[in-house]
Amino acid sequence: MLEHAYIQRLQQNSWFSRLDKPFQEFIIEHSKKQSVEKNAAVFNAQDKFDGVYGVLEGSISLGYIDVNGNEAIAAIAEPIMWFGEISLIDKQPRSHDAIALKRSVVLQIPAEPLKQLLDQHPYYWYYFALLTSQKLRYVFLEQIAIQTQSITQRLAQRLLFILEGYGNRSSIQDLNIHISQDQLANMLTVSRQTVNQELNVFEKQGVIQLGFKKIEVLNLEGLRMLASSGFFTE
Amino acid sequence: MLEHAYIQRLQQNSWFSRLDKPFQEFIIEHSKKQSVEKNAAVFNAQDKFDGVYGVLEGSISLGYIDVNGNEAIAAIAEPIMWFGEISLIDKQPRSHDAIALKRSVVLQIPAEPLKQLLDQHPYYWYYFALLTSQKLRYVFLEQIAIQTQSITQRLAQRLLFILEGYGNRSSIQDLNIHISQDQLANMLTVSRQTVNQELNVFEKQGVIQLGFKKIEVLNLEGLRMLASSGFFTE
DNA sequence: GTGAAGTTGTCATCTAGCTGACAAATGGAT
DNA sequence: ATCCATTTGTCAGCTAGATGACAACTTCAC
Repeated sequence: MLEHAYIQRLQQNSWFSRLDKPFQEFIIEHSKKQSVEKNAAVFNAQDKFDGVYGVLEGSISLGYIDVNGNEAIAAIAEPIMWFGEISLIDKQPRSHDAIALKRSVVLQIPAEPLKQLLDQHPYYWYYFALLTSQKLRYVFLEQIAIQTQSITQRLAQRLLFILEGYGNRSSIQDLNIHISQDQLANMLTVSRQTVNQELNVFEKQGVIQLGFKKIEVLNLEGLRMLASSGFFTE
Repeated sequence: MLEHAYIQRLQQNSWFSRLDKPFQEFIIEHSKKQSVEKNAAVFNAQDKFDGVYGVLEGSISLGYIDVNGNEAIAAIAEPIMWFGEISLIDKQPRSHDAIALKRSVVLQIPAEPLKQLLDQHPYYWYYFALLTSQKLRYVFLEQIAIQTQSITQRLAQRLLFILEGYGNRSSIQDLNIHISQDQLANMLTVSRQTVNQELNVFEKQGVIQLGFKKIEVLNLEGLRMLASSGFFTE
């Protein structure tokens, strides 16, 4: 059973809050809180389905490390985002690794009770369709951005996405982003140096304030301008 | 009501064939065949949901043309692939344009009867979850490929994906790909010239045979080798 | 058959962004 | 308080791939 504080944060998650009461209660009752050490895996590619996960604390990289050690990050899940539902739906093994970038806490909705629930209430499949369609929308946006936007725009847009929790948070509460420039570079598929350069331009423009593994957004409107046009003017 | 030939081709589609009989019959009965001229839109970004579509003939680009005329193609749908289900699920307007790259025929499952059916049989939401999760899997693969593979590998892999209908066809029947190098370049986010160069290397290696808006795969195993390692050896 | 529009092959040129390298700053562990 | 891991800032040099340009070819409409 989950602490009250976490339950409250779940209520603010746009997916969770749309679930009907019984399903919400089911999750609160059956799910297990798990601590994950830095660099430990929640699951690995090819694992069989063991549940759907939500991030309560920390950040989980969804990606893949190939045989040559090349690391690819498809997304970074932060509170409160859900992942691991694809294998529930198509019954195939995990398509990627889920690895904690720092000490994290995840919520596991275990496979067996969830499957039983879905058997009893097939309507609940709708919610999983909703979850995947939300992700697909972001992916489409991202694909289009890669083809048409400058790095400046994509970086600004990505910072906004992170602030908004990729559509998972109803509003922006915290203007601090805790992430290394290296991770940011990975997400945008550009080099760390390039990200560093761009971030320093943003800082000179007074839009952000750089810290150690931290970016504080000072001027949200300015960031939105950079995202949409690639330029910043007072 | 649909011609027998089309019904037969639908049966070979991996998504359609997994539907239960009543749902299959519903689609055959209620869906409308539409011809789409080259460069005409099946729908545009921001349109409201009017149905889920399947491609029967031709090819439909799923992408976006921004204000500056920059064209971004997120995917190209060919027979038999389904698209437009995101707006059904999340009830939001279309996230992208769907534009015919050539004269095409699409099957529209109209919004109203479909919504009614889903109200009566909420279990059918499962099938839409399945559709979106299948797409998400491909997108993940693609994102990871962009970050870790060479252009050679990505091009070879893309040709394979097209042959396999992105997981929509049970088997590869036709080794001819009807697509311009320009479209291929768009999908891979590289320039037309670069694709042309790579394709000519493939041709010299005897893996493919180039034609006008056509690529014939001569050596499927060779293509698989190129996709996985980036090299080809007899 | 002719013309126009679109596609392919192939240059030569340019440049955004990558690589590698290293010093300085930071924070956590002991 | 010190040490070590990581992260950040900033070079200089390189190169993969973009761009632009154009001739040759294919297709299709008239």
